[in-house]
Amino acid sequence: MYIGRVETLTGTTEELAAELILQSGRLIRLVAAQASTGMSSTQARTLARLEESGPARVTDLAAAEHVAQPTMTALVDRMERAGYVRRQPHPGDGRVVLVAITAAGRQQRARGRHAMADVLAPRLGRLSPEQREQLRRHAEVLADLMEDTGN
Amino acid sequence: MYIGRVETLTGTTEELAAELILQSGRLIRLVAAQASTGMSSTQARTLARLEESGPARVTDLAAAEHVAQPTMTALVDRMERAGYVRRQPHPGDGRVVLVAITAAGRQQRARGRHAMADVLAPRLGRLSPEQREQLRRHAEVLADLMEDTGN
DNA sequence: GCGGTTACATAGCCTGGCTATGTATATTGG
DNA sequence: CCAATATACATAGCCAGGCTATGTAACCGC
Repeated sequence: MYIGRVETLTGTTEELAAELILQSGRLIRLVAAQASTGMSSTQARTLARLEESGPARVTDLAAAEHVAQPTMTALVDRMERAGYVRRQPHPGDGRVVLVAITAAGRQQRARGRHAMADVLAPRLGRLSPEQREQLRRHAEVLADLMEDTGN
Repeated sequence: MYIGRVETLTGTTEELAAELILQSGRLIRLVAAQASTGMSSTQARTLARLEESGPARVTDLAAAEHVAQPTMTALVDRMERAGYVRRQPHPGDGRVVLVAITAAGRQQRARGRHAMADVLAPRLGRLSPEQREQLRRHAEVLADLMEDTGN
């Protein structure tokens, strides 16, 4: 017996996942291409984390941002050269480096946010107020989705 | 006179844009790190476009995916070597190369979708049904947001 | 049919990923 | 208390994916 079933674009979980990733990827690529943030996407996220959560070790940053440890070391190198972060010793464990955001790093983060918003603003303006309101809620759901799982 | 105003995480347009981009970036990075799709994010989007919309010229693909033309040429090179696309002449304009997806390309795209869904499935499972429904809507709003503007 | 334009390819560079490995500091077991 | 092991970060070396500048072949317009 045939069971009727609504098939939307994101009807199955696989379709939902694929469509979310596809469109999110387009968004990220658009911003990377058009916003002159002066830093990479991962740099921006790492700066955001450092500002929100305070100093962190390289290994923890790498895990949180889903990159390998040497990748984070190199990222911190570049950000340190740019003056956005500084390395400081860990009191009591000489192996550990604590990475902290600097005043220049906070400014850079703010600049990046402006640049990104400038790219999206005209597109957001084309949406209906209802759609913008949805996006606000969706951003929060996305944050839940991306919450650390300790995997 | 002071006008009371609700300040949520995404209260202003800039905050909305920044938060959307931050979380979308995390999503993309997570998938890149954990899904063995065997291709890059831009390759996946290009394959998707070729399957959905049919053969396209290199220049048009580059514009649609927000990369420079030489970047798309190199991407097509790699995908052609992998057997996912083929280059074919344009009837009537000898300068143009039409890029078309192959059967192997369609299979690869399907494999990629599975791999990405496998990464997200456990996280989606942790959300409430209402939140999953919101994400479905989100994917559609995002699609509107990302619509080609001919900018 | 020559001059400009367009479409793609090539060359050369940099960043951002990765794995494998090195080095210094902690930690632990005997 | 010291040797062995484990941990934290750095270094080295690779490749993909982005960019600009430039080359080459085909088209178009006068």
